[in-house]
Parts: sequence; C-alpha cells; structure tokens
Amino acid sequence: MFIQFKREVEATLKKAIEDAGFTVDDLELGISPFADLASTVCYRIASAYKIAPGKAATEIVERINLAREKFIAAVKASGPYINFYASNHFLTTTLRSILEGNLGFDTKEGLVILEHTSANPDGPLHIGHIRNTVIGDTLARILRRAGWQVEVEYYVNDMGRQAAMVVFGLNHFELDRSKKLDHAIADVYIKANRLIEEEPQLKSEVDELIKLNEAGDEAVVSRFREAVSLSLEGTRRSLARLGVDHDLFVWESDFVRSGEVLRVISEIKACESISVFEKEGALMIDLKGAGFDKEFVISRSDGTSIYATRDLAYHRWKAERGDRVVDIFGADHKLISSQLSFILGSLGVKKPEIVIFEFVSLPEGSMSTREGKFISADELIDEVEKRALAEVEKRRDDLSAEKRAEIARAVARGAIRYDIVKVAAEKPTIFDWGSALDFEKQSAPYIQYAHARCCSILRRADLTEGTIDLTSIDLLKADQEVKLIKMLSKFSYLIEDAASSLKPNLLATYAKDLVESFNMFYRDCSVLNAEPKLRSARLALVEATRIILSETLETLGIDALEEM
RNA sequence: GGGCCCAUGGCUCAGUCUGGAUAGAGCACCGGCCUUCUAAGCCGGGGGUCGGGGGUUCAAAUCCCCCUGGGUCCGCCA
Repeated sequence: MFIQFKREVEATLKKAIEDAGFTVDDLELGISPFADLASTVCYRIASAYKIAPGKAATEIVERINLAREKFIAAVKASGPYINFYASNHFLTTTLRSILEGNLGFDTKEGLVILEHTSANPDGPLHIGHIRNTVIGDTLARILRRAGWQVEVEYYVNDMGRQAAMVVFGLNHFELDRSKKLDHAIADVYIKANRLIEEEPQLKSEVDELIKLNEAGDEAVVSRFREAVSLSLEGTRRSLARLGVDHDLFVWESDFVRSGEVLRVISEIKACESISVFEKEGALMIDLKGAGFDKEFVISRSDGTSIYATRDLAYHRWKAERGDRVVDIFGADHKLISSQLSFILGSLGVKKPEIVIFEFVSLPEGSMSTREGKFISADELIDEVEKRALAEVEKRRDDLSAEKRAEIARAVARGAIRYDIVKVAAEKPTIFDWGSALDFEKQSAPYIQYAHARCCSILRRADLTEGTIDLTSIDLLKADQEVKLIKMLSKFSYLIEDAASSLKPNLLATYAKDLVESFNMFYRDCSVLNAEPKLRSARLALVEATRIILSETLETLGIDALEEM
C-alpha cells in the first residue's frame, strides 16, 4: 500500500510545485527518519530560483490542500525539507488489504527466463556455487512474487573440457558408487587432473574425447551423457535440500546437435557490423572497435566449437522465448558475458540482464574443485543441520523426534540461504563457519522465530471460523502498532524494488527490519490480555504480520515455521 | 601492463545506483529482563578521521580524479 501512498504524494507535490511557479524534473522523494516520505527538492529550487530553500518549502507547502487526499494526513515544511505523513485511513486500508489477500502488486505481462547455478558437472556444488544458486533462486521467487511469469533454467555444460576430463577419469579410475555420486565424480576428476599433470602426453586422449563428442560419435556421446548425468543427479539432490528447483535443464550439446551453433556462426559471418576473420584455422571476431582490446574466438582451429559460441546459441534461444532474460554469473564471467551481450546486440537479439556476484573464498585462499580445495554444499548443510538440531533439542523436548528434525532442516536451510542472500552480490566474501552457524539476530531463525510467535498468539487466541475482526482496527494508534503497520505496507514496494534492481539482499534487510518492528510491538503491546476491542484489533495486526512474514520468508525460500 | 569489482567500529555487514536533517545492525565485550502472548527474544553501555589524498557542491560514506591494499578477468578453458 506504500506504493499507492507514494503515488499520491508524488501527484500532490508535483501540483504544488507547479502552482508555486517552479519547474523541476525530479521530486526527490525518499524515506526519511523524520517523516513517511520527505522531499529535498527545495535545495534544487533554491539554487535555480535564487531564493532560500526554507522559503521555497513554505511556499510549496502553503499550496497543498489535503482535503481530497486519502492517504496523506499532514505535510510540513521542516526547514528546507517537505515532510509527508501517512493518514489513519492509510493504516486501516493497509491492514484491510493484507487481510483480504490484496498485497498491492501491479500485474505484469511476460515471461522471464532466469538461468542460475549451471555449474560444471565435475563434482558436487560447493559454497561458491550456492551463492549463485541462492541469489538466482531468490530472484526467481522475487520476480514471481512481483507478478512475472518465470522459467528457471540450468545450463548443463556437457561439451566442455571439464566434462571430458570426467569421462577421461572414468576411463582410468573406478567410480566409488558407495558415495553420493557427484562427490564420487569429483574424486575421479581430481585423480584425472593429477594423472594428466604427471603424464602430460595423455592430454591427447582428452582432446580426442572432445572431438569425438562434438562429431557425435555414438559411444563417446553416451559416455558423456552418462558421466554428466551422474554428477547432475547429485547436484539436483543438493539443490533440493536448499529448496531449489529448476523448471528446465538445458543441455549444451543439444545446440551443437541441432545445428544451432553452426547457424549462429553463419549469422555472425553474415552480420555486417561484426568483422570475422580466420587465424591459423580458428574463426575469430574483431571486437576492438567495440571497446574490447582482444579478438574473440568463435571456433577452434580443429573445427570444434567453444563454450562462448554454444552460449550464444543458447542465449538466442532464450531471447526468442522470453520477454526478459536474466543470468546469474560469477565475477570470472564478466568479460565474456559483456562480449556475449555485444555480439547478441549486433545480431539483433535481446540482450540478457546479467547479475554478477563476486567470489566466495576460504580463509586459506580460493576454492578449486580440480585441486579438491572446497567445502561442498552437502557438507555445509550437514553441519548446519546438526547444529540446528542441537538447538531444537535444547529447547523443545516436548516435540517428537521427527518434528524436531523437521524444524532443524527448515532452520538449517533458512540459515544458509539467509547468510548468503543478505550480502550484496558485488561483495567478495570469505566463508566463515561462525556466521554460517549463527542463529541469532541477522539470521533466518530470527525471522522464523517471529513468525512462530505470531502463530502461537493466534493459536492461543482460539479464534473460531473466520473471526479476524476488522471493525476496531482504527484503535491501533500506539507507536509500535503504527510503525509495524507502516513496515507491513512496504512489502510490495520492496519486492518491486528488488525485482527491478535485481538485488535480492534488499528483501533480506526488509525481513530483519520487519521483525524488529514486530518484536517492539510484541514487547510493548500485549495482544491476548488487551481489552476485547483492542484485543481483536491487535489480533488482526498479528494476522497481517504473519501473512507478510510468511510471504517474505516464502520469497526468500525459507520455511515459515509455525513453531520452533 | 590494461579492464572490472571490493575497502564503513576488534570481526562480519547495511547504507553508495538516485548526494541532503544525528553513519545503522549483528557477532564479540560489559550490565540488566523469563510468576506476563515461545529468552532462537528484549533493554542499556563502551567502541567509527566511512582505506589514503585531492576535487565538485550550499551539502560527500555516496559523484569525479590519483594512490594503496585485496579479488577477478584479459584469442582457440568454462
């Protein structure tokens, strides 16, 4: 409902500025600690019209008539600032809408194709990969919540050198089938790399595998499929443990087999704005004119395709089907993805919106699957679940073992996701067990706990059928009640913001702020022991809070537990 | 050598895009609150030249330039 309040303020302020005889192109409205919305536009007017900013503010405010405005209760000039305050009607409308299931989103037309994780099938997901996973999955949920139709895709890299190394490894070493298969594949992959290091002449075996795979040699192709599937099966199970599900797994090799890669190459050759040349048998694009200081290889001298070209084919396919294409890539893909965007643009194909996240490293340095230096996602989940179970057992010996394990799983999944999503994507991070295992304030359990408290109050209130009573919600005037309702009103505003800026960490911050507001209300305002009318008003507020908390948690991919 | 990202209390971060009214949290530390709706909670305290330097502006953590430190990438890897 905050969006509607802001629109009303914008219209009111715009008119008043015009009536006062000023012209500005930005209303400079923002959330302020001193008002519900504040404008700093008077500084601009002051310098443009050579008057004191405070005088401009007074003149503008004098021209505002609030008689017909529904959501603005007051507007005040405070020095150079113009402060707007929300009305009681705004508060009751907010509560009413939430309880009626209207969260105030604009409808959107269109399909977003979002790709995330897409890790090489050479081992299990590690804590670096799941930063991609959590950012991508949370964004998918945010976009869906904002009203977009979203298809989530995983690009399976089954044509590359890594996949070939795995196949080579399986030709030389036994796969330990007693292990989770992606972990067993990593063992083989690590051994394969070591073997090539010791006996470099064996590298030709790998090159041969790549060539035969590309040529479509049946036996080799099925070896690749089989090897990649083993790894991918493990990956999918890890993703499921994090509450992540892809709609579609798109195999890289399909674009080679279908001729799409060749088609892209011939389109590039035909494109007037791209200059293609041959060098030692390899096909290259000159990107110097486009601000890149290097050439860009689109096919190898032995005729095989490379990742970049296959990715072009994949992106063209996505662009044909989606209205928006969103990619989540690690920082190492920054250059290649901007080159990709440039070429797609030249071909007249819709460019992807790319979210780049910086790397996760270990205290002792960067991770490497090849060298076996990584903490796997499974290992992380196991540890956090163990710790969560210990916490549940400490405080809830009244619950059954199954129930406790269920809560521990939900707490662990949430703690991991929140710990990752709360940090802005562009920050490089160093993995820290202390922070991963922390279940206090800046963590998912803190938010889940507030939801469980709401549920507990509602359970004890012993409401009969549809008895959330809205008739007395205008009694909610205490400081903490008002603040909480205002926080609730901002949910859709935050989602829209996160959906357009593609910043999932905004929602994590909102969740924490919302819970803080609820905890203050919980501290100051007794619900169940209040006078009957106030009690039912507060119950309505608790129910509205529960709804928004549950929506927020769902959008973050965290289970909204009813008790913990 | 060049491109891009990051630098905010002892540690981990929010705020930077869109400059404004006292720079916010968490962890750790110190001190309080369970006969009151779940203490995974709440309250109070100490602790910050927002990496350094210059510039733009009435106003800079936020914009521009230079530097330092860390990360990452730079034609046949993905």
